[in-house]
Amino acid sequence: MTSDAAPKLTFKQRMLIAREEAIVHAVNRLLAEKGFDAMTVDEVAAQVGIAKASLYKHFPSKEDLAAAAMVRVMRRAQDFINALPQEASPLENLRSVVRWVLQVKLAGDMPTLPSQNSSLRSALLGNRAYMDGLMEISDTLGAWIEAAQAGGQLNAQLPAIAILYTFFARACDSVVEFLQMGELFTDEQIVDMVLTTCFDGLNARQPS
Amino acid sequence: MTSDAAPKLTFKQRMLIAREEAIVHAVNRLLAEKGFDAMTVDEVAAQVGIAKASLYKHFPSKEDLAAAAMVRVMRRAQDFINALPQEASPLENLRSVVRWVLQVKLAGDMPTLPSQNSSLRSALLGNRAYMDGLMEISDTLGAWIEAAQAGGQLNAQLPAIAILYTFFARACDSVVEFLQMGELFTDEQIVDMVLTTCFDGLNARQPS
DNA sequence: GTCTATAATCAGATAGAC
DNA sequence: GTCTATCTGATTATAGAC
Repeated sequence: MTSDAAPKLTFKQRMLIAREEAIVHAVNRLLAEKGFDAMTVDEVAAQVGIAKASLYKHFPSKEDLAAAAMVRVMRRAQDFINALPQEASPLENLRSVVRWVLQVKLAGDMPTLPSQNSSLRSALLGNRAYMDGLMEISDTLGAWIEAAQAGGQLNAQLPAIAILYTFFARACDSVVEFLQMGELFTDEQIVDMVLTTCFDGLNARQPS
Repeated sequence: MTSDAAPKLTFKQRMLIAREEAIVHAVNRLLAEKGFDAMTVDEVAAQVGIAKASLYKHFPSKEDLAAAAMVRVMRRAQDFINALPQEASPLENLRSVVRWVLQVKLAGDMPTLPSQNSSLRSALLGNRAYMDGLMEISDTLGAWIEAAQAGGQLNAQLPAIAILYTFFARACDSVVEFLQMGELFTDEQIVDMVLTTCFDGLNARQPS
C-alpha cells in the first residue's frame, strides 16, 4: 500500500536517518520503561549521545518524539502483519497479532502513552504519520474481526469496534505488568494466560 | 473485621476529619480526571479552598495524597462488598464487584495511578492503610475466585492470581475510556460489553 | 547540525508570622 | 492549623557561536 519510492540517498542523508532512528529507538525504550511523563528530553539526549539542542533540530517537541516512537512500533506491527502466512484464517491472524503485542510488551519494547494527557493527545491527533499508521492497522484488524464474526469464530453480538479496542488495549494491559512483577511465571506462560483470558474469557469452558 | 471503636469526637476533631475528607475527595476526582502526574498540589488546594501549605499539614507529600484516595476507593469497594446479598454465589459476587468497578470508572470516580512511577510505588508499599485495604480486598476476591474455580464456574486452568489481576485491571481498562470517548454507546452498554468480554471472552459461544 | 549555556516556567515542598 | 511568600530543583525549550 505504502509506495516506497526507490531511495537514492547521499551519505549525509543516510547519516541523518540513522541518527533519527537512534533517537526514536531511545525514546521507544524510555517510553516502555518509564512512560511519557517520567521520560525527560535530557535523558533521551544522553542515551543517544548528542546535545539536547540537537534533538530539537530533529523533533520540535517532546510530544513529537513520542509520536515518532508510536509510529515506529506501528510500522513494526505492519511488518509483522505483512509476514503472516497467506493461508491463515482471520481469527488465527488476530491471535498472532495479539500474541506479538504481548511479546513486545513483555520484552520491554512497547511504548505506552498516558491516555489522559491532553497536549500529547492533540499532538498525536495532528500527526499525519501517526494517524495514518493507526488507521491502516485499524483497517486491517477491523476487516479480520468482521470476517471472523461473519464466519462464526468471534462473538458477533459485540460491536467490531469494541473488539478492536480490546485488542489495542492489550498493548497497555496492566495484567501483564502485574504478572511479570510477581516473577511466578515465564513470559510464555503470561502470554498464554492473557491470550486465553482475552479470547476464551474467565468462565469455565462448557464441557463439549 | 475492622474494629471501629465507638467514636467520641470533639467538634474540632470532626472539623478536621471533614476537611481531610474534602481533601481526599478532591484528590479522588482529580486523579480520576487527569491522573497522578497531571494533577498538581496547587489544584488540589484550590479545589478544597485552602492554602497549599495547609494541605501539607495533613498529608506529607503528593504521594500520600494519592495513597489516601486509593484507600478511600478501596473502602468504598469494601462497603459495596459488605452490602452484597448473602445468598449470592461467588461468581455472582465477582460479577457484581466488576460491574461496580466499571460503573465507578464510567462515572469518572475511579482514581488511577501510573503503574510505572517508582516514587509513588514505594510510597504505596510503605503505606499501612493502603496495603491493608489492598490485602483485605484481595483476600475476599481471592476466596471467591477459588470457590468459583472449585465449583466449575471459573476456568480452573488459570492461576487464581491471574484472575484476580484481571479483575483489578478493569479499574484502569483503556477499553472503557476508548468506548466512552466514541460516544456511540451508553454507559450501561459499555458495562455489559466489558463484562461479556471479561467473563465470556471474544470467541463466539459454542452452540449448546 | 552540533554544541555550550541559558532562558523561562512550573511544581513540590517549606519558612515563619499569626 | 492556616495563611502568604518563598525556596529549590527539575524540565522544556531556545539563543547564538562554530
